Amino acid sequence: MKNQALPTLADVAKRAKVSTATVSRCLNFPDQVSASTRDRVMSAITELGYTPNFGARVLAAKRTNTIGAIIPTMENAIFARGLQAFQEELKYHGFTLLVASSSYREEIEEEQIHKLVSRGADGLLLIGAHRSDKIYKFLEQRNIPVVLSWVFRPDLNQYSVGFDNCEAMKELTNKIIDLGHKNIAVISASMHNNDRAYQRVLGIKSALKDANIEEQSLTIYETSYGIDEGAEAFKKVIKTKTRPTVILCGNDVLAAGAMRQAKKMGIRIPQDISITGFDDLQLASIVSPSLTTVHVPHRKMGKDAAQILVNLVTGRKVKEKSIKLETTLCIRESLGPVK
Amino acid sequence: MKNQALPTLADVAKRAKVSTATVSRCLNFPDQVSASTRDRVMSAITELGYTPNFGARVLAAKRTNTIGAIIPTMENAIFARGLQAFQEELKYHGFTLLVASSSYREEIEEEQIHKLVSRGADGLLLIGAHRSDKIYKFLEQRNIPVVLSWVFRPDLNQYSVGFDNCEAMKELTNKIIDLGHKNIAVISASMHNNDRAYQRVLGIKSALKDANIEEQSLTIYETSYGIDEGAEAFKKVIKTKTRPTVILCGNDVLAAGAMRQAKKMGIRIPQDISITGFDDLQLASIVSPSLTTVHVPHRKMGKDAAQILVNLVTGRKVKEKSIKLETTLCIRESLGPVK
DNA sequence: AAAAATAATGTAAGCGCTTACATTGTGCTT
DNA sequence: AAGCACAATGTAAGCGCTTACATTATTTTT
Repeated sequence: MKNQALPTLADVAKRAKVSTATVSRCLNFPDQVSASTRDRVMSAITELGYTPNFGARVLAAKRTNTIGAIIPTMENAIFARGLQAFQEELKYHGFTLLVASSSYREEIEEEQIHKLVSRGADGLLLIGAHRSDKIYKFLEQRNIPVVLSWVFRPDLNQYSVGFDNCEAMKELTNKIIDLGHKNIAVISASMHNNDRAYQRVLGIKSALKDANIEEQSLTIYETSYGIDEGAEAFKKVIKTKTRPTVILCGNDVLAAGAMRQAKKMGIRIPQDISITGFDDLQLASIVSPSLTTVHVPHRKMGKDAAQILVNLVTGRKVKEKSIKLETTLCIRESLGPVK
Repeated sequence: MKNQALPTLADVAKRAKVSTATVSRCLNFPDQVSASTRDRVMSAITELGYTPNFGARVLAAKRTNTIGAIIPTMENAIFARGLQAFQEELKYHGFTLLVASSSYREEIEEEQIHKLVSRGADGLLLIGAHRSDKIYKFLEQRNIPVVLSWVFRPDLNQYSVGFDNCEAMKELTNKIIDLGHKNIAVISASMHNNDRAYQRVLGIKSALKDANIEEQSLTIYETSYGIDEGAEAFKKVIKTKTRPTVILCGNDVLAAGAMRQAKKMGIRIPQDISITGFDDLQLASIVSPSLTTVHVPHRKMGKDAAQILVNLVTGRKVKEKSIKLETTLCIRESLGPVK
């Protein structure tokens, strides 16, 4: 029903008795206009309730000052904190953020990339590195800068700011091995098109190898993301013939689900079984026992990514292609020594 | 640096040896074009890596099929689930969602409203009812349908889908009074420009009044949103001369913070003090003791809001201006009888 | 087989804005 | 007071698309 004629630049111009060019300048370069006309134009704008038509502006000026971000999910807090920091930094530089989510689905992500590009995003923030060559080529052809986050991948020809998922998980696993655990289970997000999940599991395997623990003592259960999925996975994993003494979860949400299920089944943490997470979401310190996990520098990652992106889209040069951030182990109550 | 000439409709047309109109029709009304030309056009599109320029399209066609939503925060899960359902329903009807966040700040919300409108949002989803007349007038003048959610306000001349915050909290408070509590404290989000928080506190007061409990036995502590803020508030509230036997928190996040702090101080829940929340986020059933709270029908609210909005922007009529959803009490471990 | 109806395509105007360039106005200098 | 520099404003083209209308090709009807 939006068929009522909205005020346009021309309406404002007529009302203020100036040309459209002057109105446009008032909006974009106020100091090129004399104070008196500026006042006149400004009041015409408020009287008419005028808002510039973004589409028209982009079409004419060919710059949007918009950055797009596509995150796998908005359903939980994982990406929220980083995104918030990202947004704040963008805003500081005069950019607007457009957010979309992919539901962890590659084809939806591609669709969203196209959508954001067609909406004029000057640059894009993406999570992880796993995606088709086709889409990377598309973005390159369009000359749209991309920054990957949540991964540190100097091996790729892409800008990235993140941490080494493999190394981080390896560090945690080492700690676990130190505590005497040999019988280890993993609840991971689907690794198929999720390089972060894949790298994390890789880290576990690598630690086991270094400690000369056979891989067959490692049960891996893949599931999709969510509390309930974590709980469900726990049920399955706990039933394996040699019950694990520790369950490494690919992230805190899965861990929280596993913990809930353990409680429900009367299995004590960490006395009967240890559980660990990854990400250090707020919930990790709220659940009880508090969750041992890997702390990820969410805010720093978001902020750094924003800065790189701003530099890229404004044509400034960026020193490093890949920035590596450090993760830290958060040893809390949910992890204990093996009995 | 986005200065490379991108392929346009005209380029595609030339390559496929048809007119621009035909290309446009291929994209928008494929069945008006013969199969052979359609194939030719489509391959030209892929070869060129063409993506339509959204701005130009909007400018020419005057419809965006885009709905905007402004939520107070993305930092935690409160609005996430509802938003997800909202988005799914919109997508089903062929609409795209644009999300922005206001950080619970009225002036930022206004800014975001303007931004979304100028970007061509056909309709808007807003949270709560509290905002200036000016902005409501602006939207009305622009003929942009608005749906409010998280509130049920048949008293306003706005579409809304939500629940009665006052009533819901009153119900919970009644339950608490039944359990013998008289000494009640409240940790609420700032009520200043948050009608939901305000209504919830109102519900508490109303229940107390009905039970003939004097209002001065009610300590209210206002704080901003967050786990840490909840914890901090707990410290303060616990120190009042007559220690409350129950703390009603305005939402689950504040409650989670309060619980964390209680544990830290060795105060047992619910033996020493009861704590309740509101919203029934996932964390409510994960913390231990599990949190007594008010369940909010997040997904239904999101879906209903989307349907109304789609009807409104497509000019169909909508039966009811306000839809009232029911909340339910979730009595869990964190609430016990007064000793 | 010609006429009529219909399908497929083309032509060109115009959406609301920015901006290069042209014009006019103002205050200095001499 | 004429001449000049510079500030303020205006003129008009064009950004990439959609769509009303015009034209041409194809099918159906008689």
